Amino acid sequence: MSDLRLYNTYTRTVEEFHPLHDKNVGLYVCGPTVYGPPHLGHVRGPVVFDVLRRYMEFQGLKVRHVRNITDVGHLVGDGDEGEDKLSKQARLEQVEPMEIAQAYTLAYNDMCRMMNTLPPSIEPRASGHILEQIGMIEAIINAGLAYEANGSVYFDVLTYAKTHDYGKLSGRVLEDLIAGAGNEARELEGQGEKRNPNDFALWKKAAPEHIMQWNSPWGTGYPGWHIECSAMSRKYLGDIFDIHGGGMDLLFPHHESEIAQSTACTGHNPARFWIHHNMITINGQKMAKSLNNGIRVDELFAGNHPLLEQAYSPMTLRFFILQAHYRGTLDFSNEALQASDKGLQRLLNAAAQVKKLPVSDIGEYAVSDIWNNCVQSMNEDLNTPQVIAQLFEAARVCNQAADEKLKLDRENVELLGRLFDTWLLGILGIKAEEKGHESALDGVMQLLLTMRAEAKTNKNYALSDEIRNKLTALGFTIKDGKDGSSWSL
RNA sequence: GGUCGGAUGGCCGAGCGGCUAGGCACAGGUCUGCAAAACCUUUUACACCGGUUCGAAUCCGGUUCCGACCUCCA
Repeated sequence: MSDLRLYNTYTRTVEEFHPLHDKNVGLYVCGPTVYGPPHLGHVRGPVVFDVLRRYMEFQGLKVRHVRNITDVGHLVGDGDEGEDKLSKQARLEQVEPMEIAQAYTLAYNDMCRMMNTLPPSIEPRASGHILEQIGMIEAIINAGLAYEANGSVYFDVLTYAKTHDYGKLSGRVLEDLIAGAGNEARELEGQGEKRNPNDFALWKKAAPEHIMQWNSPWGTGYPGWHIECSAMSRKYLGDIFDIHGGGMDLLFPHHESEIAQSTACTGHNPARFWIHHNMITINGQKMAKSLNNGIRVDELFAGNHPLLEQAYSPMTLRFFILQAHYRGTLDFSNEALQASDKGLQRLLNAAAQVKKLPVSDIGEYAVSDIWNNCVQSMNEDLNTPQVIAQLFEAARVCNQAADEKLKLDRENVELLGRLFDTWLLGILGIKAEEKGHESALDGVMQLLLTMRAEAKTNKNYALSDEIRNKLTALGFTIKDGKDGSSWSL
């Protein structure tokens, strides 16, 4: 099996991936800040990194997958000093901050389960790792790269930049940041305690009325946003681990700061590979509160949003996401979703049919070619769209064989079956949608189909058509074959 | 304003120097009492202007649009 190559944002090149420790892979992915219900934009990351993980496991690697829950420290950036997102939401909903965190953590995990992503090996939360964060902040202070000011602690970016390349990951030049537009305005907002506007908070002093606060060597307060990931990834994956992932929006300042923090503390960039997925747009526009085009996942699954013409299933969404390469933006529209829905159905039908294929003595097609192409495509920076194209080729082969227009020998029929199991279900993580009360429903349907068959035998086509049309109107698909009729939803 | 990344046929989306993915939609055909499904066939491309090259959607330059990020802000 050839080697996996991945695009590394840090070096801006595609590099061969080899685990640091034998067959064990450490994968850290930035999880959500749990202050609101999951929306469409939250889905892509879990799906993309789930496929990466599944593929690595398919190749015999063992993956320790860590995904954090940010339940403290992420501030709302609107003027003043900024307020913690969870605290703000708690105030709005008049509940404890941890109730907010709990409710939306559950909602996020529900979403992940519906999307059929494998649960992370470890799911640490920021509020449960205050000690580790304080420890790391102390180490950074001892290294001379952070300073205390009025009960808060800030990372000293300018000093750090004298010996390190601050900005390499996000492609930013410090001088530009200093001279960047908007700094004048921001400086007016009372950032006096920072030595430099580019310094970022490691620890924030909490006002007495602040509802989330912990004791620290610098008084009561709460950790900054970036330090949690540095502390938790280090605790569970070590000073250096294989892959750190997240959305492209986290490139700066979040991941840039993580690198600075870890380097200040351990002397190393914590991750060998930095992998970032792109964003989802809607009808060509980005999702934004101001555009009022944000769609929550529950709205998508229920179909009750003004922009939605119908409900879409979690697997349709998963398939839709994987039909695009993870580093490109993905445009969401009803037309595109409907296309994915039908395409996926086609693959699933073929996959279900493969077990009933006639076996011939002659093999007119080598399924192994398809398999090898799948491997090649995945190895080239997870090119799932190409894998899917290969699966459609497999579906065509399958359908042709079913129609006896193409002969497959036993070996190839079996390989075709394994192809769908391994690639569609295993690596792409598509599961056939479960339908409730399947057997009872099937009984009713068989009854109706028998009645319709009788009507047809009696040449009562008016009745047989009526049965079919009304079933069609209810969403059923009736297929008339040589050996009788079958149905699907 | 700064820094990156994009512009591919009706829609979504691969490809990144010659062999022009794939899905959906459309059209024709096979099958069928009629449909559906399936299969076969087929039409629409590479934002614009220059250049490099025997040859460019793919490389270079310019133009126009679009997006992300630019500090405590998914």
